[in-house]
Amino acid sequence: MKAAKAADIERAAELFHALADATRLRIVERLRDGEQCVCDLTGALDTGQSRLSFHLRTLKDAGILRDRRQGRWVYYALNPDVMEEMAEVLGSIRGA
Amino acid sequence: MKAAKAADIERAAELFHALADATRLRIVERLRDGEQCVCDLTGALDTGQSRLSFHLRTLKDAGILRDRRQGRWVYYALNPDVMEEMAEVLGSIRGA
DNA sequence: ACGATACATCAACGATTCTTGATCTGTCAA
DNA sequence: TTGACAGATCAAGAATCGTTGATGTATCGT
Repeated sequence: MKAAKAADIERAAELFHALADATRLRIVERLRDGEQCVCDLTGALDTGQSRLSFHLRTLKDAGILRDRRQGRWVYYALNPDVMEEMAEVLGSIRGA
Repeated sequence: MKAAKAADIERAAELFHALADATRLRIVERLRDGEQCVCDLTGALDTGQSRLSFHLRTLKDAGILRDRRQGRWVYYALNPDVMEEMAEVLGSIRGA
């Protein structure tokens, strides 16, 4: 188990911060089953459009989500790469 | 993979929040190798006493650390239970 | 008892984050 | 074109968080 570099720590903090909010966790939970457009999420999460957009951006900026425009709709999905990254981060936090 | 209950989500957000800070992650990293007293951490992390105490409390309040007073010193260590909890949380976030 | 040491807590302030409502952009249908 | 819809972005205020320095509390050595 190697020591974490400063950049790793900053990155881990960024990831954790993005997940440190109940609304964002609900978004992630909903996306486990696959891509959804913002309109679906708005209905499912019962939240204002602006608020939802803010949290989606927070997750996207952290690399947790990716988005894809299709016609009038934008679809969000979990980024598989970051899931692996999370697992690594968790491993490095876990005690020996 | 069952759906997360509201309480689970709040708890996960609490855990992630506690880890969403570089100073706190450095503390956790140092404690991977076992218990340390605050004085050791102060030296190792090169941070003010008050600041360190604040972050230790944040981690402890989230259940990530436990503390133990011994004479003049207070020792902090990772809470093994919460490590398992983190792994579960991660599993529930991870896509199918 | 007294001073020193280890740490917690408090109060005040700045910084960051979140929410809300308004406005802007892009896409489609008529 | 025009209007409607999906969504992003912006601006302002509220709330939360982190930092700093000062003070409080417990324990120890003398």
